Amino acid sequence: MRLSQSLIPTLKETPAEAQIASHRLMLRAGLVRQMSSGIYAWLPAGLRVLARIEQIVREEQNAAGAQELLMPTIQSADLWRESGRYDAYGKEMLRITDRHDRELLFGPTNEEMITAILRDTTKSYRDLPQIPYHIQWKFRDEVRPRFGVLRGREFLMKDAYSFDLDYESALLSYKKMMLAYMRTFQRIGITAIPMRADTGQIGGDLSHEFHILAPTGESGVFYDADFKAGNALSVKYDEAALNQFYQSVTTKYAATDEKHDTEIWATIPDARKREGRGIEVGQIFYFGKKYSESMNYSVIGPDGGKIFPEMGSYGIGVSRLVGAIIEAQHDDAGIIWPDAIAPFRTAILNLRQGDGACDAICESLHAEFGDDCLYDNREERAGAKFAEADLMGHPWQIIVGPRGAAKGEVELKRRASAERFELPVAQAVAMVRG
RNA sequence: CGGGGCGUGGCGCAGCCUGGUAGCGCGCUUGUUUUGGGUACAAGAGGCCCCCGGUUCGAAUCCGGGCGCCCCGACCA
Repeated sequence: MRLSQSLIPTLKETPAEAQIASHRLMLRAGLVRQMSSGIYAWLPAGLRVLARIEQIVREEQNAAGAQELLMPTIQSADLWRESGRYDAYGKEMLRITDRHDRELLFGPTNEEMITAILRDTTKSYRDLPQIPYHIQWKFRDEVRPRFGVLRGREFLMKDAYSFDLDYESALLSYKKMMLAYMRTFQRIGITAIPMRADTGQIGGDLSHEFHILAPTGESGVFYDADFKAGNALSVKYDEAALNQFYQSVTTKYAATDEKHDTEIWATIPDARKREGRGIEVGQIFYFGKKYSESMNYSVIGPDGGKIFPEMGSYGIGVSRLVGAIIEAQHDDAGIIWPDAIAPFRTAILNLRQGDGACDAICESLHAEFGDDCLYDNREERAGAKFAEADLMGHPWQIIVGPRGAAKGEVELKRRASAERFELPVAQAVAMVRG
């Protein structure tokens, strides 16, 4: 992509409404534009990031045995009356009336709908377990949207739902999602710590929230420095490995301030105590038969009796992740994208547009990397190009200036470490390809 | 939902108190200049001053109502 022809409206100055770094940088780097309070348009560069995160999430859900489908954004009020949540949900639910005065709503979540679908389509114990999921826009009419996409009203979420015949099996589904989430965050290139979201009854409801550490996070978090995410990508989806992995990521103390237990906290050596702020980017939840029973969803068991499935739900805030990652990974100059989700892996900076050697090298690099690079071919000063590349946060910058171009060399800059290498073109290409 | 603030070219703001028909910086267009960290000069384009109503000879400015947006708090993927 040539920057001169792109729709990436970067800003030199910060819009007044943006208070925190990620919001400021998302606007300045031309990723999003606000269309209404808590509602954003995703511009080309922002959409690319969103799509990359979405794809990693999708691949890891599939790897865990979950199956993708797509449910609508608009739902019927009647469906929600079955579970009793239509009245219980309150003003956060955006209620809509159609031309026939039918009551509809813009879905804030999909437990009712997925339960209705499974109720219609699975009749026998042989049809379970199932973990359907979708990646779809949700709407929650937040009282006070803020922090850009971190607390929007409209947001993109991956939500999965597990249906199992018994508790043991449901717990296994829960552990599969735990692994899928840790693999997902690892591939994205961030550290997210699973934190107990329920202090409660042993054997009862079970839930973990996944937090990215960032000073501007909305939740206070407490955790044991001994927590190790480990290499989730090497863990297999068999029962023994899942149990071991689950054990390894959930035994060390980690809790948000809401669930903080000062008694347990006191037993941890001071040197290992860590307090900070976190941004919640995911949550997994086991809730048993709450919906299968209230919505009368059962399958026939081997003995001919009814089995009400044990359920769980599993969310990842895909659009929120974009903001959360920036919040965790930026500096004064701009965004520092992890390689896996950067809108463009490489930027080509032509410092002397119109110079024969510079133009030729840039054109060949552009052809080499194709869609995965952004070629700054504008008639701008070097300084402007450096500043914009740093702002946009491309993992690699290939700087092509007349000094090196004459020798067939370019300068390669790594955004994260600010390391610079002066290399022949072919070596620079090899290094970027890694 | 309580408390506070703001709405003036694309962005950041001044002007409002003390009414006289809009200004600055950045950005944009054209030309010259500069050429490794947001260059300098010149000439331009671009504004229903959030909306509606009122006061007045005259309203961005004063008054009333509405809408929108932001911040702090309580609530949430």
